[in-house]
Amino acid sequence: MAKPGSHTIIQVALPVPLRRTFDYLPKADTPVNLLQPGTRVKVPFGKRQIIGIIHGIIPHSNFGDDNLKTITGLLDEEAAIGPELVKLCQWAAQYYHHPLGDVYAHALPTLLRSKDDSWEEVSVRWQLTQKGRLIGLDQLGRAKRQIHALKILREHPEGLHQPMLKGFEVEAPILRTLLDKGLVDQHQDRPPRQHWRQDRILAESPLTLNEEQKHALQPIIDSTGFRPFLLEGVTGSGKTEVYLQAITHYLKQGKQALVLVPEIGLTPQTLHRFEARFGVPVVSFHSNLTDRERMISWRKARNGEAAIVLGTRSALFSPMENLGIIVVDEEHDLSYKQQEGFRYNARDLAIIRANQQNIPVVLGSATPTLESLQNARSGRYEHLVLSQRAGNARPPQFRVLDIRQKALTHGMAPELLKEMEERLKARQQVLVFINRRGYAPVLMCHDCGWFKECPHCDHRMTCHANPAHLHCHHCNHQLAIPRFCGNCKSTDLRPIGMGTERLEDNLSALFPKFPVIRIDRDTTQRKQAMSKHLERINTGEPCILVGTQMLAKGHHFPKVTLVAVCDIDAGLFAADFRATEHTAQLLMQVSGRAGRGDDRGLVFLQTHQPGHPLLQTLLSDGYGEFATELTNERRLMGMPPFGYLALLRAESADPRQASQFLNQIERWMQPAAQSLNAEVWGPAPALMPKKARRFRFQLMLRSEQRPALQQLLKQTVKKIEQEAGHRLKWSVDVDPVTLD
DNA sequence: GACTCGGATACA
DNA sequence: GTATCCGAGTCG
Repeated sequence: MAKPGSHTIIQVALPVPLRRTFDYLPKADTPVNLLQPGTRVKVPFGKRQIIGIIHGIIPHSNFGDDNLKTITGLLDEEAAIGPELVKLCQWAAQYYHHPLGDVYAHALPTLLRSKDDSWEEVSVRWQLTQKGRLIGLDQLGRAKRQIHALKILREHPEGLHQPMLKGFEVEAPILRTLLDKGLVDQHQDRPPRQHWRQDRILAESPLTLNEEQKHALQPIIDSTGFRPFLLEGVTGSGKTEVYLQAITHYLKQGKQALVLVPEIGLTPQTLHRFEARFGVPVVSFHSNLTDRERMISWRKARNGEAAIVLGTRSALFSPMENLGIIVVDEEHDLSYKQQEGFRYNARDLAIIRANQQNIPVVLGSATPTLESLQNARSGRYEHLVLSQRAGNARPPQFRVLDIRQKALTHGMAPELLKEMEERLKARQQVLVFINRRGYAPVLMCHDCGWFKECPHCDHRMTCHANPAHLHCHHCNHQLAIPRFCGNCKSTDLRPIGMGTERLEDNLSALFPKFPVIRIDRDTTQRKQAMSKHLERINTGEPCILVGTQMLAKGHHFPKVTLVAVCDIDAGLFAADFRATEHTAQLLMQVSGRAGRGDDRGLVFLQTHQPGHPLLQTLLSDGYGEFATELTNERRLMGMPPFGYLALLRAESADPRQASQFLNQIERWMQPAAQSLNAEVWGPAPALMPKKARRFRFQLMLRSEQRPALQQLLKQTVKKIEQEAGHRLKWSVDVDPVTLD
């Protein structure tokens, strides 16, 4: 084996918030061929020992070869992060201006980040030593079990694995004893990698595709090499069936598939649908897995035991031995963007990964983002459209309810209540959507207008009834319900406005004969709670579903024929420039819950803005036309997809610190920004200026050219790291999806 | 991010 | 004189 020469220096990326690598010397006995990028190493770092990733091998260190420490040890025989993922991580670290070591950490299951264990499966094989082969059995005296073990092993000169030995009733402690006596020794074997079997890919027959679906499928399975697709299909048009058949095609070539779904989209039903269709192993990454289970799934993906990996955002970093296709379902979903730390967008990185690995990638949605639509329009993505609902389902009918000056009962117009009653009596189900958890958004003093604000955030406390308390939805701070007004000491405190809890109560009172099922974060926290609710709903009994956007995503309620959206107005006027887009997407999704069965669905929208032009367009001409109009607005504003954004955020306990810091950065950036044809706006307080006791400010960077923005960010981040570094908490958000 | 170091302050 | 808190700097 080759020995490292004196010119071998290892660059190591460490999981610390520092955008640079650290140089180390290899141990003298380390075979050079094991020093591959992506390999885990344990290194001394200050007084600690931490696990890092080999970034590269160089002949000399700028730090001075004599100043280097020696690594403590190599942890992998084969790089834990393979070459494809190394490349992807490097790209992502650069693009998102995030420390490489931390990016690598996202590509590893927790166990491999913190433990020295090998990621490879090892099974221990016990074999007789020379001494064990020659020793007379009588020399073991009365140790019957040891004699037994020795006899067994003599019948198997090539050794036996631990589970086999157990079958022969040789237990681990006996082997230990024999080991201590030097009669046996153990070998670490790597079980042969079991690639999934190609002879039984399908466990059930595929559905018959309609013409549109066939047209969508064909280019996906015809593609050789990198090709991005936008599959735009209205709710119920059978996108999933297209994914399934496209995946089947690549599985038949012996390749694997990676499927990303939104956070709440990874329900047991989704997984079951895949498992029911395919006879080959599907592994999934969801939040309920233990570290050990995660590690096992990761390994199966990595060595090709799994044919399909199904998971949320972080599954994008799954190692796949032979990846053939990536699918990103509901590509518009915000959960693909990580909102703290390493702020990557898994949908965008899916495109990058597909490009690097030269494979097709399918982004699917009923309501694609303006970015993806623009990419489709410009020809960067191939646009595939499914415009018809499969089967005989018809699109829902919309009815805008002008609630200006109208007497409402519990926030609902009489027409709506009447319609609800009729549907329930006809043994149908009704879904009421309200995007506010809790009992009421505010508890207000009727005498003076006072209400309790969160002591840590710039936000009112939400009133909850069961259990009764005030709750800050931004920092999770909780307080008892106050008995008096904090201002005038009046005891007349009243809940104002409507939340899911209150609506549940009110509807139960109005429709005592029908059960009301509330679905929000508070009622689904406990494990299995969601599936219990779903089971109940799927019995088909007439009932009222009340819930937040959790209800809107992914679930199929065949008996729901009426959807009511209590208040769409808030979403039309939010400060975030993407709010209208998100509201429309949500609205389309909620309405998609109506009438997926045989009965045509009806969607009621209550609003004070019946004439809102975008709402009009959305309802009369559909999402596509709506998106076109919104895109034109964005073009005029130079906002995405026509301009590129980045946010530089800073927060501190002392409000001056963060704003001064950003002020300084802004002054420093201005000249560079001008020469790069980029703009810097701010600093301005964040949309929520105080959150969890910290004051938050942000700078917005904009440019019409991505490279200019990247260049500016690169210089800025370098400058900050050199000078202002750790005085406060700051972060870069490239392509932010929300401005808060 | 985890840790140490050094200076400033608090305390008996 | 010693304990302790905080900000700054370092990590190869």
